[in-house]
Amino acid sequence: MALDKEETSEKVLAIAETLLNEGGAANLKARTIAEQAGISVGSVYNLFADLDEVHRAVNMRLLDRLGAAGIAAMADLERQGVTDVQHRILAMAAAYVRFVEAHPGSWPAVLAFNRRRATRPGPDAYDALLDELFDIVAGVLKAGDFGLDDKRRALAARTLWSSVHGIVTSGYVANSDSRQAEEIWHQIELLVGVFVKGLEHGGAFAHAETKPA
Amino acid sequence: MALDKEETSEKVLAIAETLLNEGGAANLKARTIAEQAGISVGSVYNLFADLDEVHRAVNMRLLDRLGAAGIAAMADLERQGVTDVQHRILAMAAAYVRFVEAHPGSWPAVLAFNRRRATRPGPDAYDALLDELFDIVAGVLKAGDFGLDDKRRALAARTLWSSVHGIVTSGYVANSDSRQAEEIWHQIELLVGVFVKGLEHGGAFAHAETKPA
DNA sequence: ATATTTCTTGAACAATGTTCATTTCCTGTT
DNA sequence: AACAGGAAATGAACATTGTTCAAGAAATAT
Repeated sequence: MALDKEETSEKVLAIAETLLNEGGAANLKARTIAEQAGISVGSVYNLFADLDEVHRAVNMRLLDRLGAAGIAAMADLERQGVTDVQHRILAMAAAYVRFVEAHPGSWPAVLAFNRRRATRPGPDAYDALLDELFDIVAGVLKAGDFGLDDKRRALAARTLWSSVHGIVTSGYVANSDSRQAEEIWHQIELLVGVFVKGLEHGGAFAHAETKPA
Repeated sequence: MALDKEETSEKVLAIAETLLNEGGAANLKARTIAEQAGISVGSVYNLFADLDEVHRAVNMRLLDRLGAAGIAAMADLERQGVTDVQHRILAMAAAYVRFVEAHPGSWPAVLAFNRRRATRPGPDAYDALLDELFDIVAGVLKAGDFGLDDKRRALAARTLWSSVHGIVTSGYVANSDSRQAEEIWHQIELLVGVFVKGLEHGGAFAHAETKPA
């Protein structure tokens, strides 16, 4: 006999990831997976309930790797004795950007897929990973000596990282590769620089009383 | 007879928008449209090349309305004599948030669809609208007296608005409605406050490479 | 009134997700 | 070694979709 159930699943996921990376969600077809994995269509459905579950599993692998990359980047800085807040945030953002660039096809699919999930109940592994990233950012912010209590620091971390996320994903709707990469990085540098300076000067407390209806 | 070609197209788009809003891209089916519009399947393909074009047209309508809402919000402030930069940016963000909340199903579809388009060449109407929004933000920033040249001000506008976008879209992957809306708004207030304070104190020029104090 | 052009139709085709009765394969028992 | 029972794999079959196109209907021009 050849492969374990576990090994076959891994093979299927690797193939699925390639397919997603090459052509997005529309390129993930049961028959293509079966053919490339050397199994039958039915066997795919033996391993996974449906294609959605395959997609979900691929996304989780990607997200895990992203989390690992973020943590590794932090560990590197730790080892080098870098404590500057701006440097550390920028390093995390750089890790994020590198990761997205390394998965040009599947990253959009991750985002698109995760939006579909919005109807479902309760937090899941995706939220858990996001919280993990937020916690890392919050930890970095704690090192900088802004006058923030825990709650406000957590809010600042979520705000900052969601902003980075927005810059990266907005940037990637356009096409020209290297010029776009530069633009994204300029925006991130500007954001982080302004954000840190703003926190230093108490901008987090400056409210204008305008709320939406 | 009854309806003009133009009118029928409008009817189809209205139906398509409802379908997208209710069930996302997967809910946009040729036969459903045909049935609800009282025409045949083939006639849909007479009016539009394929379903992608229908989706694109719906998105354009939405984006146009979003642009109009943004401009209207600005005009309101103008009429009220509000010139404060923070107030004005927050008002634009509020208009954006309101718009997204009003289209819970189709807004994700707009974003997802626009990502698929990434392979295509050259800028299109979507980029044009985005530039329009960026220009409005840049205009608001010009009123504030930060020491920014045109180029850097444009960069700041893109950065700020992409960040708002990121906060809004990140916020909407989670589920609890009213608490989530509050969280989004807190993040936006924090971002805008910090951003403005940061610009006032020259944070736009503080680079990590040039080692701050 | 007739001819020509234009539009509309819905049946037909191809591609796809998914199911399930059948077959094949493995494992433990005699 | 032979066999029984269950687990896994199979791929044909079904349902649903996007898309096309030959035939007919309607409108328009001559």
